[in-house]
Amino acid sequence: VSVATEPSAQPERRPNPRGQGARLREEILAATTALMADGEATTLRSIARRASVSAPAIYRHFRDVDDIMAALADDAFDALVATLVQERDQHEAPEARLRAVGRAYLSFATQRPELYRLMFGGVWSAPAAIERRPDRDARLRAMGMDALAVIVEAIGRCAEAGLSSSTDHHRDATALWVGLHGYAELRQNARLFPWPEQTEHDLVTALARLHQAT
Amino acid sequence: VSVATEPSAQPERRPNPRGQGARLREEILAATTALMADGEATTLRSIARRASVSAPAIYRHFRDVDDIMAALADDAFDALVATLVQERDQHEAPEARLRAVGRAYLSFATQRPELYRLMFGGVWSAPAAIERRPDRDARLRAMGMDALAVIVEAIGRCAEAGLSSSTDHHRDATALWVGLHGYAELRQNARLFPWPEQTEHDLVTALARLHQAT
DNA sequence: TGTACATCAGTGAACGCGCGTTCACTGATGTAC
DNA sequence: TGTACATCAGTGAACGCGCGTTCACTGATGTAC
Repeated sequence: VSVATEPSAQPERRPNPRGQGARLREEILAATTALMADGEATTLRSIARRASVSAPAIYRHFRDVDDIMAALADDAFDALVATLVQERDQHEAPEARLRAVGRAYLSFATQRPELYRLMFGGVWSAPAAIERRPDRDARLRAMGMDALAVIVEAIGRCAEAGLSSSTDHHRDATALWVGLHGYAELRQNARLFPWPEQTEHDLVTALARLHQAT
Repeated sequence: VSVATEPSAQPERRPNPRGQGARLREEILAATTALMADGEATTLRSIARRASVSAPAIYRHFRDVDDIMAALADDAFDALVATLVQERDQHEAPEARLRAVGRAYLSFATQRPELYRLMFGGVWSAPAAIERRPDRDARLRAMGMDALAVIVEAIGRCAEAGLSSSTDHHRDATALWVGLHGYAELRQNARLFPWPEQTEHDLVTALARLHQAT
C-alpha cells in the first residue's frame, strides 16, 4: 500500500497586490456563479470556500450574500439585454428579428436558470426587500425595462411592416414577455410535461399579434 | 409596577386519544400552511413549534419536510381543480366560462402564492427530486394534467361555438396555461412593474385564439 | 371486577453540523523622512 | 540609501444559533386473563 499524496487543499492563493484588492470581488462573483451552476447552496461560507478564501474576507467586498446576489443580477440584466440585441441583429426581416429575440430570451433562461431566477424569480421586488433597499430595486426594475424595450421595438417593426396588428406595442410586448417568462419557467420546472413542439412559435405569434401566415 | 402574568407559552396541548393519532397530521399541515402564509421559514422545528408539538413528534407522521410539502402540494392541486371547475360553472356562455377559469387560476396563484410556488415553482419535477421519488412526481404531474384538462375543455367549447379558431385545443390550452403562469408569477415578483390593465384579457384572448370581438 | 401488560402518542435531552459574524492578528507592500 | 511606520488584503479562532436526527423515556388508554 503506497502512501497517498496529500492533495494540496489550498491552491496557495495569496493576497492580491496593493491596489488590486478589487480583484477578489470578481472572484467572489465567479465563485457564486459556479456554485449556482452546480446547483449548490450559496451561503457566505460556501462562497468563500469556492473562492479559496476565508469567510471574513467576503466582508471587505460585500455586506452580505444578498449584496452579492444583487451584483450578479445587475450583470445578468446587462448580459440579457446584450444577447437579445446581438441575436436580433443577426437578422434583417422584422419577423425574423422578433423571433430571434424570443428565442434568445428563452435560451438565456434555459442556459442560466439560476441566474434567470435571480432576476425574475422573487429577488426582484420581493415585498420586504423593496423597503430595505429601494434604490437597488429601482435599478433592477429599470434594467428589466431595458430588456422589455427590445421586445417593444421588435413588435413595433413588425407592425410597421404590416406583419402584426399590434397598435399598443408596449402592452403587447408585456404580454409576450409574460408568455416567454411562463414558458421559460415551466419548461424548467415541468420537464416531464409533454411540451407541444410549437409552443414557443405559438406564443410569439399570438402575443405579438402576428398575422398567421404559417 | 405590577407583575406581568406569565403568558402560558404552551397552550397545554395534550396527546390525541388512542385511535386519533392521525389528527396531528392535519395539524402539522395546517401549521405549515400558516407559516408559509406568514412568509416564515418552514423547517421541521419551526413547523413543530407552530403546531405546539415537540420536533420528534413530526416523524411519526412524515419522513421529512419534503414529505410534508408533497402532501400540501397534493391538497393544493385538488383545491385548484375544484376552484377552477366551481368558478367555471357559475357561467353558461362558453367565453364567460373560459374567462372564469383564467380568472380563477390567477386568483388562486395570487391568494396562495407560496402554495402556488410549491406546485409549479420547482418542486414539480426538480431534476434530483424526480430520481428520488418518481412516484410522487408522476402523481403531481397527473394532477397538473387535470387542471390543464379544464382549460382544454373550456377552449374546446369556445371553438365549438365558433368563438375561437383553435383547432388543437390541447396545444392552445398549453400556451394559455404558460401565459397564465407567467402572469401569475411576474405579477407577484414584479409588483412595481406598471402592469397594463388588460394583460389578463389579452392573454386569454390571444392564446385561446378568441375572435377579437372586443 | 381487578390487575398485569401492551400499545399508542407523544416528550425532553442530547448530538454534531454549518451557518453568519466578531475580533485580534499577520505579513507583504508602499510612503515619509 | 536606510529605516520607521502606515496601510492594505487578508487569516484563524471563537461565539452563539437553529437545524435535523437519535434515543430512552412517560403517561394515558385499551386488552387479556
